[in-house]
Formats: sequence, structure tokens, C-alpha cells
Amino acid sequence: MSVLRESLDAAFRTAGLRPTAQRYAVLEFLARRPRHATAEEIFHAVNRADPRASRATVYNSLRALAGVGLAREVASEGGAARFEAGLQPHHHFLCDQCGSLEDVPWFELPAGTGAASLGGRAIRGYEIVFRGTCANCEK
Amino acid sequence: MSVLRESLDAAFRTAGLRPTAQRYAVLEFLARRPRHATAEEIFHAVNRADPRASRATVYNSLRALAGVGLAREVASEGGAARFEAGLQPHHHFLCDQCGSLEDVPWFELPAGTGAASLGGRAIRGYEIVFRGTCANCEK
DNA sequence: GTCTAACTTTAGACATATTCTAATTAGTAA
DNA sequence: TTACTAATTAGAATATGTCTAAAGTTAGAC
Ligand SMILES: [Mn+2]
Ligand SMILES: [Mn+2]
Ligand SMILES: [Zn+2]
Ligand SMILES: [Zn+2]
Repeated sequence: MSVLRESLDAAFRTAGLRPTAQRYAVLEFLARRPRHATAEEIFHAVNRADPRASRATVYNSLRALAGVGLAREVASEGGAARFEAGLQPHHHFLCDQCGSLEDVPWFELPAGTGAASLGGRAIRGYEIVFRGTCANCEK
Repeated sequence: MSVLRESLDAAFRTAGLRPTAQRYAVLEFLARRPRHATAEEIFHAVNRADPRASRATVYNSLRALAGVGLAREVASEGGAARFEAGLQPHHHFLCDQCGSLEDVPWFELPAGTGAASLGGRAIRGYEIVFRGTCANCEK
């Protein structure tokens, strides 16, 4: 059993999720691959090799993984939902021209920023979405 | 002709968009309701009274309005796309429990925040998405 | 006002994305 | 192993969004 699989297994047990072959395959794909995959891309990727996973199971697995913080859906505009392994927090950049969705390294909001605007809510996290022209389109 | 309609008309002309009854209806609905409406909600709302607008026209109008900055699609997770009048900038809050999407008053990132992370891109704007438990679910 | 060209709307077909269902399979603990 | 429950499956059903070709509307020239 691979090192990755053992660590995923531990993550599943910690999270109280039954470790199934399909969940392994989905999470492993997200953990290994470039980010922001659609459910359809994941479906095809995990079915290149056994075991197979149905479309419904890809969606179910993504929801289960997201529920325990092992994956997350990325807020985006239009088209299919996109997912990534929920490893390190980071921000996002959305190109107006080509629509690409890129990661931006994490940085904290300075302490207290905007605190006055958030009364009554329990904030568990945040993310900044930048918009503009990506380096490629800028050339 | 109402004051609102005149100001929308001026906005259309400035933007170089032909003012049509359907675009008026869509933008007026968004401007009057402080919500994050789906295309389906807008479709029903503008068809309560004449003139009617087809589904395709609701989508076309939203795209046209968004293209000139009079409306915008809100980045969100799952389900149908949501739109709002593109008036003042603001941030958003997403409740983990009930899924509600709320406005958060605008505040600027302190100058230079994260600048080092964004090299090569032309930033035209940004938005912060907070997550957690809303005031209602918190009780 | 009349004309024309370009733009817009329409209904519904089409395409894509996601959820649901009922039967089957697989994980867990005793 | 056995019993119990959770998870998976294929495909149907639903939800969301785009496209098409014909008909209607707008803007600007005359
Ligand atoms: Mn990302
Ligand atoms: Mn908003
Ligand atoms: Zn780009
Ligand atoms: Zn809530």
C-alpha cells in the first residue's frame, strides 16, 4: 500500500468517513493533479483504471470529501462546478479575457480588517477572488 | 416616464446598449431587489406584468448588462447562477449551514496587501468571500 | 415619416450539469 | 459469519443554460 494511500486512509478515519475505493480514487486524483477539476474530468480520470466510479459516486464522494474538509468546491462563474483538494488555503484569480481560474498564494487579511462589517456571524474562513487580465492575456 | 426608467435609459445610452423593454425590466428588477436572484426568479418576476421576456432574453439581457457593468454574476457554489445590479462593490458571506449568500459592506484591502503574489497580472478588482455561520443559524 | 441595416426577441429544441431512485454491493463491529 | 448500515450503481429525471431561424424592434439616413 502506497504512502499516499496510507495517509489518505488516516485522513478518512480521522474524519469519520468510510474509506472506499471510489473515494480514494477521487481524492487521490485531486491531490495529484493540477487543480480545479470538473466532476466530468474526475469521472473520466478515475475510470481510466479500475475501480470504476459512477457519475453519482463522483458527486457523492466530492460532497463527502468537502463535508470533512478534504476537498472543496471553488466558487466560480458559469459552467460546471470545479473542485480541488482542500489542502492549503489560497486565493483565486479569474481572468476576464480567457476565463482561466488561477491560484494565488495565501496571505492573511491584516488583523481586524473589516471586522466591523461582520457582526453577528461566526467567520470560519475567507478567500479573496481577484479579477483582471492574466499574465498570458496581458502579453 | 418614471425617474428610475430615465436613469436606466441614460445608463443604457452611456453604455452603448440599445434600451429595450426587456432589458429595462431585468435591470429594474435587480435594482429594486437587494438580492441575489437566479435567472429563473428574474424570468418569473419580469413576466408577472407585461412585457414578457423569454428565458433566452433573460440570459441575453443579463449577459449584456454584465458586459457593461450594470449587473454582475456573483461567484457562487453549486446550483443556478445568481445575479445582482452592479451598483456598489461589496463583499459576500456564505453560510455553511443554510447556504444563504449575504452582502458584506465594502472595505478596501490595505494598500499593497498581497501585491507580491500577483505579479504579471493586471488586477481590475477583487472581492472577499467569507464563510461561516450566519447570524440566523448562529442562534 | 419612410426606408434599410443591424440588433434583439422569441419559442422551443438542444446541450450540459447535477440529483434522484431502487436494487445491489461493500464496510463495520459483534 | 452474520446483521446492520452506508455506499455504489445505471440510468431516469430534473435543473440549468445555449442555440436556431423566423419575426419584431431600434437607429440613423434620407
Ligand atoms: Mn485553487
Ligand atoms: Mn451581493
Ligand atoms: Zn487570460
Ligand atoms: Zn445560515
